[in-house]
Amino acid sequence: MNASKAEEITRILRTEILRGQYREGERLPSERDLAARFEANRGAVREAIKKLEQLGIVDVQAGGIRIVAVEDATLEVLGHIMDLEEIPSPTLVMQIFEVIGAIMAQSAGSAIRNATTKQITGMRSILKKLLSYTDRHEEYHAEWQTLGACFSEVNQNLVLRLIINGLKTQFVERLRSAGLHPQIDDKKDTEYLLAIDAALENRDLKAASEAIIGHFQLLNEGLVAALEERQEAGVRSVSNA
Amino acid sequence: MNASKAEEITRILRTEILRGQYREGERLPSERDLAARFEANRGAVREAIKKLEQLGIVDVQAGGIRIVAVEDATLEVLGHIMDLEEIPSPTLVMQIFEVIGAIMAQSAGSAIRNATTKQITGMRSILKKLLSYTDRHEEYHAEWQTLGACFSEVNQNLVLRLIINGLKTQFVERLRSAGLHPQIDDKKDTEYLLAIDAALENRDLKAASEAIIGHFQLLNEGLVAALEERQEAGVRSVSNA
DNA sequence: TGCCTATAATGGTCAGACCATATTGGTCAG
DNA sequence: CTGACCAATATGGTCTGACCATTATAGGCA
Repeated sequence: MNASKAEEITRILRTEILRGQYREGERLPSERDLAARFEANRGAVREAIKKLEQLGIVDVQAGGIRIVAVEDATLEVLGHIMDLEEIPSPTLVMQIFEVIGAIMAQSAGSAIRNATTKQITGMRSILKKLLSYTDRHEEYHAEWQTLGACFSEVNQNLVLRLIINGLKTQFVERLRSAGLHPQIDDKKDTEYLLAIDAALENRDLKAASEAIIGHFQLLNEGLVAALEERQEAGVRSVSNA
Repeated sequence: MNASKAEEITRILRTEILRGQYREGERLPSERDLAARFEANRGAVREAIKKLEQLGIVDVQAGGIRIVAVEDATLEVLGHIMDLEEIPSPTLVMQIFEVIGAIMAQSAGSAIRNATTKQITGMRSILKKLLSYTDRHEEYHAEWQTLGACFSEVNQNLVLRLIINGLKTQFVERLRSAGLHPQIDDKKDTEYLLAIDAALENRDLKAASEAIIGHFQLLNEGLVAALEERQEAGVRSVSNA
């Protein structure tokens, strides 16, 4: 057993809830019943439920634990939703990258507004690296992370940074650990990178935003394509069995 | 005692941590010590710490509980940071509204792309109400909430919706419950509202985004002005004492 | 039929204990 | 004197069993 008992219980319950095994507003079995079911102590069950409550998918009050609608949950549930399926749903991935693009664009714009000349130079040197990495995924990805961190550091916007953190840990890491690498059109992407570089040079907020959104759209398309390819492969292997 | 003991402990510890009473990486007192200090049971302390862990401000492992840098925390800490001071920091408010504007713009754009003609009509009727409410803050605010919910419903982007939820519960509610109402330039805002309406009619994503960002910038400025005014009032009352 | 009270059920807290692991301080070899 | 190694200690994770305050609910009363 690698995980603690409470984590195990959390995992099972969240899966059941997110799969829709309970209806919204319905009551979960009592802590004592759950303890009996999982052959665990009530304390462990309480910890597990505490986690679910913090995820925003249950509402615990004296008298019973009730299921909450997913739309009223926390950003953190998304990671758990992704864990439900081996392959993330393309729809979800699209939604995620739409948001990441918008947030990064905002982050970049805000950074450009506040950056010193030196900082601009620093960002542009990262872009230079990115332009030379287009065929090496690992380095390319790592350098984008650096660029994002650079934006956050310059714009000093804690809110943006926290949202990006959340999205990163919830999705980006998961997608990569699932071995999903987008196939992107290097030529088009190079254009976007050059546009970002030029926007940085001219401190053109709007142009930077647009180019970044473009880049992430490209990434999005590449990722969804990779996903669908894998889905088909999965279906094929199933029908062969 | 209105809150549970665990919540009380959470409140105290998070205040201490967020105020920087412990250094990053430093160890928190052990669960047993904390239980002794708060005259509570270790179980209650554990629940409190569980919450802090979920907030992302501590990292609990066998051997000790360590403090984590704020920048690596969750979006949820922001609400707690706001609770630290009676009056939210203008800087933070500015950052928040920058993000809210960007997210809402994205949400609107995504909604416009997917909306049926009927849904567009629905949104425009909300805008019509907004235009007639410019002098009644409560209704105006409520109607904006409706519009936001409408966007979320149409674009079906769960990620966007969850982020908006988070921002709303973390800030918007707090600002309102603190009695902070922005003084906005009705004339300028009317222009933005009309622009949004026109953008909806023509399904012009870019125009809609820009107008929404404009509206929230206006809101932002008005709110910051109200904040600074209150800050000065606070200083005055202190110096009078 | 509808309200209201008494009972049962549930979450919140508590005390004390054991286990596996991380930390820590001391010891010993180099 | 330094560094590696090892044992004692501290810490988090879990468990048992209990009591309290609040909520749900069923049964009785008007």
